[in-house]
Amino acid sequence: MPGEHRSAENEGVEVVLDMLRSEGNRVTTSRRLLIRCLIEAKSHLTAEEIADDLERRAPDIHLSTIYRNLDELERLGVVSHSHLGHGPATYHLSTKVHGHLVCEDCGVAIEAPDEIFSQLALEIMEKHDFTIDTHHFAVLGRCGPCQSLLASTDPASKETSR
Amino acid sequence: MPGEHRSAENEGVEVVLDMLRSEGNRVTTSRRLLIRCLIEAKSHLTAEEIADDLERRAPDIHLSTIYRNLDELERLGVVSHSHLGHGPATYHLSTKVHGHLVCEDCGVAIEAPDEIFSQLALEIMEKHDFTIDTHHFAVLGRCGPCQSLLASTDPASKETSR
DNA sequence: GTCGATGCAAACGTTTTGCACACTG
DNA sequence: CAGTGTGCAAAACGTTTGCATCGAC
Repeated sequence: MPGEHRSAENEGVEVVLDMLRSEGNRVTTSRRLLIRCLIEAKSHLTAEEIADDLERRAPDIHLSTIYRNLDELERLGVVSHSHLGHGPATYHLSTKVHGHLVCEDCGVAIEAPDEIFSQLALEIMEKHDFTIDTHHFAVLGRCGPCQSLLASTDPASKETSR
Repeated sequence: MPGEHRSAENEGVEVVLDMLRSEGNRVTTSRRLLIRCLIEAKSHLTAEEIADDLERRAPDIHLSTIYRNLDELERLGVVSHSHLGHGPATYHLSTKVHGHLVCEDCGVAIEAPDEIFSQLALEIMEKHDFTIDTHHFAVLGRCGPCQSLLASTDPASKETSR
């Protein structure tokens, strides 16, 4: 059961709220709940999922408010969003940033430590003068189970990804 | 000036049309023009851009037809689409498949040879049992010019990516 | 003549925006 | 009480779909 007062979550919420205050932004119920939701979230959440979550505590928080607040928090650097496939974007705290490996078949999202990309980053920097950002878009592909399923079902794989 | 008859383009068009025929699909003007457009394209095209291009030769080809034909050609493995950022998807011949490095600031798309990803692919396969597909989504980041611009404009960079 | 492909319009899912009102500071 | 944040409705955007008609085979 999520904590009540003075929990680590509440502390984190306050830190972010202070950032908002110091930029002249106002602290509102929806913002408080949104930040708390993101801190407590174990996984990446779409705006819709956040809305569903917040609705349980405050029924009238509108999706557009969530989008606006997410944008605001993203401007502050507190929140990041990623595109894990064709559907909606997902949002999470920047402190939880990492790369993603997303299966094109089953949709599972594997979190990949940043180190795994460092060699690639270096090489791309040298050869293409380009600084990669491995967080914003997922690296798509196929997870082990789906890969073997594919191999057994359709040996002369015709490539149907979408 | 693009070639006329018996050009390499036309030959390629016919090859694809044969694939369509052999699957029981029909050969139509829009398909012929679409394939030709993709073969002649130097860069990745969005559905809209393709529509604009085809419109010059046949004014009545509807966007939905283009989407349907692109889907069809994708099923056949002739066409692939990629997501190069937040906007619409881009389409291109599968024979022209390669990775993309897309600048989040200026939007420039650098084409990256597949080899550059092979080390990463191997590592991810070993550590995460995951087969990456470096084509479908772009690798986002910042190109050299935008990176230095960023560094000079905003030394204590606050991270504003979208 | 059959059936697949098309044009059109309308729906879709996600995100953004314009406005009047509500609330924070 | 000033002005930011909000709910709501509607638009925007890229894409998909239903349907009657058209055209390839």
